[in-house]
Amino acid sequence: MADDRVRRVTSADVAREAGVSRATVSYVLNDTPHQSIPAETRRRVLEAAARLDYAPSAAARTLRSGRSDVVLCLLPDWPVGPEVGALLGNLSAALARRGMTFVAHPSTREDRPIAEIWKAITPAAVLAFEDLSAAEIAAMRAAGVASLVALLGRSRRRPGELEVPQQRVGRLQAEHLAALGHPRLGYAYPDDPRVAIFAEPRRDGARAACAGLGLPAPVSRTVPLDGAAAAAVVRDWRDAGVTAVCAYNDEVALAVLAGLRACGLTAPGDLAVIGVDDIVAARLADPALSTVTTDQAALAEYLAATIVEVIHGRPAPPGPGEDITRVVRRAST
Amino acid sequence: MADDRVRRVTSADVAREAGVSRATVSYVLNDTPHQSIPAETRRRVLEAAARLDYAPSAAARTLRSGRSDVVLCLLPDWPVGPEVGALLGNLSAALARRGMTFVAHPSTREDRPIAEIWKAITPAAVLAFEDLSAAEIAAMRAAGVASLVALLGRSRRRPGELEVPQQRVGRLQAEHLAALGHPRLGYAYPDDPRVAIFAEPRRDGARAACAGLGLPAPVSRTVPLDGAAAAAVVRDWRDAGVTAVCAYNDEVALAVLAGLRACGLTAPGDLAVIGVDDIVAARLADPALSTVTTDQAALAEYLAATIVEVIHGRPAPPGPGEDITRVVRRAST
DNA sequence: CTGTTAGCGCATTCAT
DNA sequence: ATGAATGCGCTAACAG
Repeated sequence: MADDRVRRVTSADVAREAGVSRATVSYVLNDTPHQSIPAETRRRVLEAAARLDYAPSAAARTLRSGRSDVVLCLLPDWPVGPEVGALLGNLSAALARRGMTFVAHPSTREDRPIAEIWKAITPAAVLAFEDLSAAEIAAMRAAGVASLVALLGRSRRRPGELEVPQQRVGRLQAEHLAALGHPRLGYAYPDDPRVAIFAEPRRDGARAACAGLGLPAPVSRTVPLDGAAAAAVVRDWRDAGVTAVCAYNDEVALAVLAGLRACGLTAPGDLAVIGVDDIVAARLADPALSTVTTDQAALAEYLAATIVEVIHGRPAPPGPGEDITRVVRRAST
Repeated sequence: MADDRVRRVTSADVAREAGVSRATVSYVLNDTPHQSIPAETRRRVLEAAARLDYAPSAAARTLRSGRSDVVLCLLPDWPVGPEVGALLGNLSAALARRGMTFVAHPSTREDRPIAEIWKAITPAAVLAFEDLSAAEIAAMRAAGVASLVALLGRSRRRPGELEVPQQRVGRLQAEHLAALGHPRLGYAYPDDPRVAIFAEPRRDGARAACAGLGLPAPVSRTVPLDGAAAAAVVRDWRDAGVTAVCAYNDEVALAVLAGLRACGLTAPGDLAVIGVDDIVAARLADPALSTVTTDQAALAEYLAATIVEVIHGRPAPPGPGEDITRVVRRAST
């Protein structure tokens, strides 16, 4: 096996090149306090490092410190849309500002145990979008890896679990429709069982809002991402006296719009529809889709701050303000 | 700073628990060939490891072997849609099958040098979706990190660059429309400058197809993701005698459909439209959008195979078959 | 004040 | 089946 790889440049190489010891190299490169290095030596070391393209081995550094500056995010099995994409980007930026490196691992269908993944990375913390078993959490703790679960929005939040307002999304939808005078709402539940972890709190939020306003609970129906199938659900809702529906997300909402078209009906006159996420297609739909959007940058900032606290064994900061989520009204309601 | 973290379980702990040496532990746990360990000892070691929840330190292992089994993907700045999401998921699975761990880093707007990122991970290989500078490639080589660039689909592919058929996408669109008898095509170019790296080869492909069929070059126009703005472009195309357009992707195609609606026109009668990606909203659009789709699983398999070869310093395998990309015809053409 | 020596952290592997 | 060396960087203790 031809291994033509160049031998790594190590701190010893830099030391030799600069004519100093490895310790000195380390002190200079890390700006170690309480170690006064003359400017001249300093310069020689820095130049040597630059000349040799020196890159400290993260492995050695991690081994020594027992701690890497990497945050690993375990992505769920379900398809990540642009909203999650945006959240990840913002999270990456927010953590970079705090000196950490963010990476995400798309979960594999043929599920290897998540342990294999974090063991390969040795992150300072693991951020999951789905539940972690107690055994998994214990194993990570034992390895010095902090773990936290985000975006669940359970009512009863467990320790080390982040508060992210999923219920609020559903509540805003229902309140918006109720304020427009709709007395009886429907809920368009997603067909994909993998997203139940998001869908349930959202639907619960809509239900709670109705209860709070003295309206009957929303008529929940599963809506496939298919015009013909959605049409049947639309007829069902209309038979039940539903005049407006909250959809799990914009895609499901678009399916409802397609169903309406297939019935020869239109929104909002025959049935008002509101989605979640504000994807590009929502704006371009006919009619343009009302939706609920979340400020991903603010959410990312909160998650990043929490991660840093948890890594240091400190309590999580208070959740983000409720105002990061709001309704965007368009033609469909 | 309260550091209540539990000390890591190391191979020394397992050795003590099993009453053997660390070397023996290593041999047993790695199934090292040419080292006959009695079944009894073997069992003791495995049991001790299980009892203690032993997790070998990836950092130490990487340090020792000089090779990690992590592949780092540098995501581009532009928004990743569900197609890229699917690709990443498949890639993760394909690499897992080959014993590697895949992670992705969403690039931050406030770009820190990419060196900081791979240095923090020490991957075996870096997969980028955008160009890497010669200096960056050199630095990675020096650190023993293989690098490769994917999805560019430049005509002239540089060494270590993957072949992924972007031009083919544009070619299929144009050929589809030409086969339907459209003599003069338009090209709907995206508004977002960040996606130019994809958009250019696609448009080039459409242009090449037209040239090959003896048609005039497509009339290329930038189409904002906005109905009103798109309407102006639609009028422009019709004035130019264009009867069908290839769109950069489904979102741009949806914008064209919205533009048509705003003009009181419809597809395909007044203007045929075909997108790329087959997003959910394409199927649900009015009219349902024709599009070009790529078999992400096959593409991921090819990328994974290539990555493994490059890591071992071997030449890249031949590109994936052309048939991984195909037209899905719906009502818009 | 400047810079060095020595040993640690952990798993792997050669030679005994 | 084991002791000892190895890979690399960090840092306490120490010498010039």
